[in-house]
Amino acid sequence: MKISKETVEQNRERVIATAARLFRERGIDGIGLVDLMKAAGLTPGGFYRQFKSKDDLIVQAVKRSYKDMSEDIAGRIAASDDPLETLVRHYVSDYHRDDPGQGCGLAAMAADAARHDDPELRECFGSIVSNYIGLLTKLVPGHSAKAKRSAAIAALAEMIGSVVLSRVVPDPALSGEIIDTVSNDLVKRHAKSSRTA
Amino acid sequence: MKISKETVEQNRERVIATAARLFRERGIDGIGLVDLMKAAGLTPGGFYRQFKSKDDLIVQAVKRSYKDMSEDIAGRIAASDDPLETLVRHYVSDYHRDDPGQGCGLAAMAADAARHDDPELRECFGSIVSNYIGLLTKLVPGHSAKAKRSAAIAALAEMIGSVVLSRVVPDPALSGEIIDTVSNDLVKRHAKSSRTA
DNA sequence: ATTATCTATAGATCTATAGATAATGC
DNA sequence: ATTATCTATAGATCTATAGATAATGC
Repeated sequence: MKISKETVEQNRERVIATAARLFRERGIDGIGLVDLMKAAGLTPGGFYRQFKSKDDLIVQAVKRSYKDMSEDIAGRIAASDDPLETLVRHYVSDYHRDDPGQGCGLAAMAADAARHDDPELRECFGSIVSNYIGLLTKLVPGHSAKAKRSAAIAALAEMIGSVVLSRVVPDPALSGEIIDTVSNDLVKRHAKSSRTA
Repeated sequence: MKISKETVEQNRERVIATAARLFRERGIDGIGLVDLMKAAGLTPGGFYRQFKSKDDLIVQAVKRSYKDMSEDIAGRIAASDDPLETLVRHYVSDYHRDDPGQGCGLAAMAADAARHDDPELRECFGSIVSNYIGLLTKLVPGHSAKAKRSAAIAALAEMIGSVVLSRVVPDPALSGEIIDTVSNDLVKRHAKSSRTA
């Protein structure tokens, strides 16, 4: 049953990609290793040759979630003449709400992760939050570096909160209202100075 | 082993109160019925005479969490001459961040609940979100009912997002910065008209 | 020969239930 | 007699591991 080194690496990548999707969809404790390996087309026994523990895989999957998300965002921003509006409309959207498996790991897993003691996982989330704040700080308008950073933190909280709320509310009208209201609020609040002038 | 009707009701109340705390602290799937009943001073076997299922208890516990939280908030608001600032400073605080077991059920359990299919639980969260929006709509300033409701939704998202983020970030400096920045931002943004005038 | 994945399983959970026990309340 | 809680356990999970298998790569 031995396979080529190339396939080994592909298998590992597939397990991480599958975990990144399933942890976001079902929660970190919502998918077991048996079902996860099955979803990746493997049997559970091979898991501990690929990863030290489930906690190890969680960290890999969280990093992968962030990598995929931030690369997607970077591409959209680069192609936009209003990066902040592009980011907000992409993040605070029906599509993002309805597809957590490909969405932001903070909105999908932060509440779970906050209850996990693994220091490596927590550090990982700390870095992700820092990076999002750094990205937003570059995009929001403001008179000083301090003001921009504050606006970035407020915007990040509002974005994540809106997605979390919109996902738990079962009434499509209210859920959609939250998405529309917050995306419009953020765009309006941080409108390009050219538009406010 | 039969006990008085009064004690039966006290036991049921204690199980709900214990669940309301432990579900918020450990997540809805983070505490089992055996440990939960033990924490309430009972044995697991009695559970299914008290509740139809774990899902049934979850709904009771979420309602209890909201009831306790909203009564606490109502008291603080009634005693304040700046209800919105009082609410924001109470909600977006180190104390709330560090004590999820007594805090807001949305910040603690919304991400979990969004993954549960139980319609009764989802409706319950829908009502809670509606109620929070209603409360904030009364407190925020605004020129129209529509503007106030939009401001309320934005504020709720920002409040919940800030608590979720502050809980997952391990660095106390960054976590504290999120709390301070968002509470100041919300207070400043929705300052009483007497203060902005 | 090495080793990645396989089958199979250990031991510890989980939700839920069955039947025994013993105090309440008619 | 009724019934709330008890002990005990069923059956299905979970994470993790042991040993077998078979294809790669020296």
